Amino acid sequence: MKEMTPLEELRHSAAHVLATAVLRLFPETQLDIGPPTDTGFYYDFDLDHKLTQDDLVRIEDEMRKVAKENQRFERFETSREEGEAMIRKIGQERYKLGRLADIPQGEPISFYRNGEFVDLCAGTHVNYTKKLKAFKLLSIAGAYHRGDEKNKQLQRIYGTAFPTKAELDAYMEQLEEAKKRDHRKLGRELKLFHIDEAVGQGLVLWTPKGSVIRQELQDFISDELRKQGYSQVFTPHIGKLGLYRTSGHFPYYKESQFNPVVERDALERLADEGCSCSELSNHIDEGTVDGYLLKPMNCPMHIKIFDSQPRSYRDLPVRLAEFGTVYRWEQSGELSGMTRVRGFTQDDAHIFCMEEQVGAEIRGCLDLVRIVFRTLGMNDYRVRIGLRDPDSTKYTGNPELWDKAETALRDAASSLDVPHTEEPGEAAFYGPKIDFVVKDVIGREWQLGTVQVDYNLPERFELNYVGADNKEHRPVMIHRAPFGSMERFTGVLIEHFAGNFPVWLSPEQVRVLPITDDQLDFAREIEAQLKAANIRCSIDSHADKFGAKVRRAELERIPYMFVVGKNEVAEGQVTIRSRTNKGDEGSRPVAEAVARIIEAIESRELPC
RNA sequence: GCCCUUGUAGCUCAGUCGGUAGAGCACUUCCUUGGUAAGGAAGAGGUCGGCGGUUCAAAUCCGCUCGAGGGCUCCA
Repeated sequence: MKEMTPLEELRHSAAHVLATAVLRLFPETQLDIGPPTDTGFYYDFDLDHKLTQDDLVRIEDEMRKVAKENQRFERFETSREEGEAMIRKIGQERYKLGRLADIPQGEPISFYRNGEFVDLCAGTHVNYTKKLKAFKLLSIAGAYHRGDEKNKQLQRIYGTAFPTKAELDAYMEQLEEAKKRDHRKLGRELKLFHIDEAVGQGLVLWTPKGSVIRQELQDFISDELRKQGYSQVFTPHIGKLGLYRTSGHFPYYKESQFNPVVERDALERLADEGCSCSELSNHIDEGTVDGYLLKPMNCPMHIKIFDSQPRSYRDLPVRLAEFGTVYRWEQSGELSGMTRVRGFTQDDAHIFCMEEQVGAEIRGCLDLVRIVFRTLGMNDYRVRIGLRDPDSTKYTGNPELWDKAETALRDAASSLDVPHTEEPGEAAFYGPKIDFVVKDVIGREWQLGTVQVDYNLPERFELNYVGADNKEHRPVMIHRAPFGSMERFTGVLIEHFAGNFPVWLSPEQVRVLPITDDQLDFAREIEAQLKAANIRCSIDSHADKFGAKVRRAELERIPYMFVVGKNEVAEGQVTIRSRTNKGDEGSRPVAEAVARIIEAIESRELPC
């Protein structure tokens, strides 16, 4: 059993005190487990009473009593039989016997006792409950026993604990701050996107301001793609079911897709025959009725473009790129703002290459992802190599090809100078992948950029090219998306910048602020000059005091304000106020001010 | 999909024991022309998420349903 850090020990002890309190208030409760987490702790309980917010308060009060009683945490070890007897004695058979059975033979079986409470537990703990000075219960959630949805759902209480009150307060403060940069809140306040229930859950409407950001990002990535020899393609949003049968997306991932669209003639014929819904479903599964699928992935379409003409080894690599919109039936409980949606646009591309080109191509993809991340100042990410889970049957293709692909990815990843972890079970169904993972404001991890090596789909679609030996060979495919999806990436970006986008991405780059209406004409001249230089700008002509105009521009996170009063008009100058350096920056000729903005845009200057 | 919480104006929220809606900000108009984060006044805006029930009477009580939030499961 690995050692716990002092903080984990404290939080784990808090979990035991939580269970102690719950058992005092609800003696019939059956306990499952209560580990520490990155940010606190939880304990899973099985009890008929539905825990409420009021209960949480009562439980927390009881926990304080337990802490005050200053109970000692005592460890004792038992044999397997004695352990079983102890669990029966304390009446916790329902889950604890199973947890006991999980402990491998030869490992010690230990219990911890504090006051009247005894729990099967590897430890470790603080010595006395009095050490718990700063803790707080946060929420109640449902959680399946052993994380399996076939098992009973237990009631989980989340809480957090710190060595001191000050640290707990600081953490709570930090949670409040994080809420302020939540992309769902900022997205509404800054009018970047809208999700409307009349349109549908998880379907994002990009408003004009959000669309500017997306367009700038797409232009940026398109420039990089041109440099790296990609070709742009466009493909439709739907394709025949048969295509996705060949690829394997349907029916293996049927549950994660929108239902197929059945052809009108077929539907009418079946209706005449009195076909039931379940029969129709069977027809679709068996392929005796055809239909169309909203595309869950772009690759089959790109494969068909590759396969639309004979290919020579001299043509390879063929790199096909598309901002391709895909649709997936995510479970309703999983949808979240822009980060988990049902329709999204990937900055997708597929590279078809020879086996000996795979390494170089993967490195090219990884470079691209890193250019994107560096340009946006996103340094807080981790790299995950997703390998297949040897015990799962969800993967297609033969093991030798998988081994080759996994080796190729590992080699490429180790040539990166960033730390990475290998995680079995994180592969795509057709191949292993390298993912770039970032955290959102509430600590949830999201996969953004991804590079995947695929030996399977070329096999399933029987792709070929003619080699130098004049024989047919099978290409290898690489799937990659440096942003992942425009929706998720933009959502994460909103939180990353807290709405303070770099000038090149800002929906409005300059706001011209006349001090009084007398300067409106001059302001219009400046606006014209800015527009001529392709700078996004507007004039604030509200009948407000100047301070109110500044406030409005600040709240809208506009990076630069050009202030014009009667002095500026007389001199033909503007006074700049920047978002990062608030206050008067002095006045300068208009042309110079415009040049400064252009420089900030072209250098893709990051906000400090 | 499951558990818990939640749904009143564009936004943030108030609305006691059931008696058919209120504030601030934003918006419109008028006054004000003010030098770096809120000048003043007036006005407009809601079938209280939807459907059904109980009641003389429902934002308020009950049922169902839709959406949102936090988890769990899932994420090709």
